[in-house]
Amino acid sequence: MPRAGLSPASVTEAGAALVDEIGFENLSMGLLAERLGVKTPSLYKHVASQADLAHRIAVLAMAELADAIRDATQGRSGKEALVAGAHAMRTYVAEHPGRYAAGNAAIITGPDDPLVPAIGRVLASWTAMLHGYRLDRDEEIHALRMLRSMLHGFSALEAIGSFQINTDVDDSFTWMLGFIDQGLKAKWPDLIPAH
Amino acid sequence: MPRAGLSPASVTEAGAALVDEIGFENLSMGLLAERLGVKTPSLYKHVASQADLAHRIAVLAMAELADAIRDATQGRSGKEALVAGAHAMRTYVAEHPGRYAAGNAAIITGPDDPLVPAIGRVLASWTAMLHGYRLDRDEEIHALRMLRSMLHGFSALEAIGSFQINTDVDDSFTWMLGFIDQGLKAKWPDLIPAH
DNA sequence: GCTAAAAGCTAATGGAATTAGCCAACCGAG
DNA sequence: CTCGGTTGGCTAATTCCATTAGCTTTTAGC
Repeated sequence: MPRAGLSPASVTEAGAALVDEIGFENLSMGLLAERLGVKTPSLYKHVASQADLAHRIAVLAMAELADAIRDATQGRSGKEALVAGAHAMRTYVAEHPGRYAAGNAAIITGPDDPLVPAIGRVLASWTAMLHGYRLDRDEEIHALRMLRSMLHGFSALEAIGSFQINTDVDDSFTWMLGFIDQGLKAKWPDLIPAH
Repeated sequence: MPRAGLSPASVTEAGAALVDEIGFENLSMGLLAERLGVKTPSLYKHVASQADLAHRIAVLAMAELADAIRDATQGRSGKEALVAGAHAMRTYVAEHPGRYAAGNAAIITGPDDPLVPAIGRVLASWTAMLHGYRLDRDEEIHALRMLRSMLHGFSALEAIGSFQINTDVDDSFTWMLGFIDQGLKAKWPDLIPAH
């Protein structure tokens, strides 16, 4: 039999595409092997285990997400950057729910886990964006955590269909970003009225 | 052999306790059976399947969470209610991560799924709390979604250990709630300056 | 062309969910 | 108090994966 031309990277990519279709929790080696036109045990020549595969998908996802956010916020600042970055993230999660789920399920295995720099790049993009609001050091950390919580939470709830009411979800997202922008602007030291 | 005195409710409760210890994704029928001093197949006399068990745990979790939030916000209003409710939720998730994960993984099976009223009670508590801010109808829905996103996201990120930096996470939580309170107050119609 | 590593395959193992079918324990009616 | 049906527990069997072992073929470099 001719070879299939697989590699750790191509298996990971196929796995990522698969989980986006069937959901991360339904990932199975058999299904992926079938997709690749290969028998299940052959996958073990490229990834160590299903857990390893899931971890590789997670790294891929975080790296892609970091790129998407960086590209979106590139050359923008203030509310424009916030909206563009947030939109990029929401779109990414909507289009790649399985990968994103893999990213969240992943556990950092050690200090040299490639997941660390990938997540670091995501955080760096948000931090750079927040710099435009000129918060002080602690507030910037709080704001970063708030932003991450909100975006992750929104995407997660949206992904599992938790927003039922008939008010448009896009409107809510836009409203939320406006709310954040206004609140952060109000913290500009220069603008705090001395009373 | 004397009987173990199990029931759907007691099996569910034991399952909930188990997932809080070992994590929802590690739930197995064998482990639960062992905990209950019974052989695996016996569990099927009380729950239909592992999926059924997970769903029951989800319902339990949402009901408990609804109670916790209701109790915390009872008799309070404004920022006090917001802080108390949010704190109750964060505490609940921290103490019962497995149950909460079950609640999020659950899928609503139909219009008479008991999960529906349970989630409804959670939302009702938040909505009641938000009424204190006197938003208009659409804004209240946006604010509700924002609040849910933020609290869910914060709890989820905290649960998987995503907040690394050495700034205190409690401080961030408190800061975030203050941020929300201030922003919502700023939307009081009475206070909007006519320009 | 020759050889060693890499990549597939088949067959076997082991664990977990689930089902079938058996038997003992409980509960209520007489 | 005992009889009979129902309930709840058990063992054994099935199935579905993930994973491993060991064999074979392709392929890259010489």
